[in-house]
Amino acid sequence: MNNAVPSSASRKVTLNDVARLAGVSVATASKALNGRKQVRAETRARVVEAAEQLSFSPNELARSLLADRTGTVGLLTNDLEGRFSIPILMGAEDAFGADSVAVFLCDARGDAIREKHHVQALLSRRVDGLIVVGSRTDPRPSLGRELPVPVVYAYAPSEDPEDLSIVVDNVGAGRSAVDHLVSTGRTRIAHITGDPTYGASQERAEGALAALADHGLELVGEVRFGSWTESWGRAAASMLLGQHPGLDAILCGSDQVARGVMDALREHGRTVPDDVAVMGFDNWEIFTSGARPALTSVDMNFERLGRVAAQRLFAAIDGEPRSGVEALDTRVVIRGSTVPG
Amino acid sequence: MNNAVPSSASRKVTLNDVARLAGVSVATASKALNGRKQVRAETRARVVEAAEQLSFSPNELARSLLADRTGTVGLLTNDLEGRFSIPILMGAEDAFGADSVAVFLCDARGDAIREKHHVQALLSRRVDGLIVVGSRTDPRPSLGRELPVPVVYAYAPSEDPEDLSIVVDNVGAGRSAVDHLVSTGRTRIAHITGDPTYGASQERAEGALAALADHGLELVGEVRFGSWTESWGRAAASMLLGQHPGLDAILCGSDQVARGVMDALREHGRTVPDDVAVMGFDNWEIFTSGARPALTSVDMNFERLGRVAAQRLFAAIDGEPRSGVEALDTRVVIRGSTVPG
DNA sequence: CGGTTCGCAGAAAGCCTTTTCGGCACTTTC
DNA sequence: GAAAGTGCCGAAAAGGCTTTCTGCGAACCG
Repeated sequence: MNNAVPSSASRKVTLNDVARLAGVSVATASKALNGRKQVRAETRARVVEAAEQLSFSPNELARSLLADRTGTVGLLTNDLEGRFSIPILMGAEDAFGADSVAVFLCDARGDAIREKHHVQALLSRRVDGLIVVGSRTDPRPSLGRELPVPVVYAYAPSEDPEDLSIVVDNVGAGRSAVDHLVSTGRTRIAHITGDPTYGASQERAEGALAALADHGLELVGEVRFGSWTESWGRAAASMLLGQHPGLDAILCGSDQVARGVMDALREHGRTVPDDVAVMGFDNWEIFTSGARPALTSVDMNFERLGRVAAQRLFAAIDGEPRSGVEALDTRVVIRGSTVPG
Repeated sequence: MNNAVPSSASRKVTLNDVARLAGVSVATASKALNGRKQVRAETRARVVEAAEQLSFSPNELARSLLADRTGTVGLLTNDLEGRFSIPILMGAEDAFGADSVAVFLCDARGDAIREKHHVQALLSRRVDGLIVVGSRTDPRPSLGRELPVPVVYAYAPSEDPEDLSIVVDNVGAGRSAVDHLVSTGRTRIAHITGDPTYGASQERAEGALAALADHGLELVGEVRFGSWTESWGRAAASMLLGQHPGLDAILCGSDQVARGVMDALREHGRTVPDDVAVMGFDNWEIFTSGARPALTSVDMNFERLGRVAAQRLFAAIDGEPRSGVEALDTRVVIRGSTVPG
């Protein structure tokens, strides 16, 4: 039913064909093409030429079967549409270098059953390792210690400290945000953030409060939790301005919230940044660049997170496993919403 | 260097192990597990039990080697960070159903060399087919007719009409946008869109103009091309309001542009939608829902596009190839920016 | 010049699974 | 009771590649 249409071209040229054309055995052909040492230069040249002529490309399946290494890894995500998976995935793809490693992508959509299923499927395809990307920073259940391949958790750490997890340092992010605001002369800082059930909002707030304390300052009002939306930003900012008209900076839990906050400020006749400085988290370019003025934000370095995860996975595959949680630092990207000009 | 650390568990249990435990030959074990007909029920049960006990999972590599079908496809994208690839990818993942098919993801980043490279790598891993996702709607070079597996182009069509391409009907999208505006009573409609070098902006404008003509209307002013940014939307809208204060609707080339337009309208004291209706294209939720009021937009149905591409690829793999360009229709998602309430 | 080493090529085994085919022990049929 | 048919199981080949091991001629040594 399948071979009805032989697609088009040269269906499968094998090492056998190459060997025959070069007038050697498959063993010799294999050695020649793989740079093994026991082949005369002249013979090797003949084989290489034959291979090129037939545009031979070795069957990785057969090779993997033998080598017990497939050069594939599984990338298991839970939020394909999200802000996090994609840059992480790019970083990972980048680090793997495409030459040697191919990436299986699976989206479990937050469903544990589906996740198990995918893991099974990946294992039966004999991936060399797994990267698991969560959709929230909160710890997630481990895939277990009994897996036959190494696993690295990215963004969302595993609950099992024996696993290796690479995460963003959200506390540090909160600190550095406040440090930046203080360094630009702000002293009456408020904090409007998102969904309180997210670890990210709690940790960022925690870091912000700690940094304020270090500077001998206090937060203006309480931390305002809500949702990760512009409309929450607008609403919260309006309330805040009513209660604390003297504030000179609003730190926002995300760029979206910050956009809403800036809208509200404008409507209240406050100017940014002269009157009130605003900054966000995530450095999501489509939000930061569209803002007026452009929005200062803390970049979470997701691509680097992906790259590091990939590197750690490589290391583990090569027999250098680690465990524990590795937190990557963030960086403040300064734009017009906190410094004039 | 590798087996230094045997990771953790039961490295590789093969069919042989199962057969031995069940006291049968591998041939029988295979038949038993695959539901082949020539096995006594009692024997089959014994094998199944043995397999479970060892938590055996067949080596897909070996299986593929034999079957000449791997159950894998390559997804070659050129804009991983973008708005298009991800939903398409989700749709494809969805259609493939995860049970039977695994997806190799590659990002060529717009580089033809890298793309060739990835194709080679995928072919050597013996994928059953390829989906190529472009980053713009403009036609792109074909991968060629000589590939040993079927290829489906998604979003960006192939230049070769013999290839099969699945694209969005941007002309139709433009038409249906105008139809919607007219149906809500608008007659003085302007159009602010993005980068003129994009096929998408040209086609949407073309469709909009055609629909206006059908309704016996004319565009207010010229089509305003610019960039796909909020700031362009703001700037263009300000100019437009100065020149044509009587307009009652602005069709925007993207949701981002629409956001800028709405900002400008507010600053000019115009209300949306009572005074001026605004709508965008793409239905990018983070923009449409944050707008005040929520933004009416034309949804490009990217997920469906991905699903259809996957289905067509399946069909082609099963020997039912098609060719030509298949344009999928779009749908208007109505929100507060065009209808009050 | 006999014996040892060395360089290079090929035969064959192995990786894991599926499938074809032969064979064995029965049961059925006249 | 012999011939034909049935039901189940296993041996073996196949799929494409790598690797080990054997073998053979040439070069080297004394």
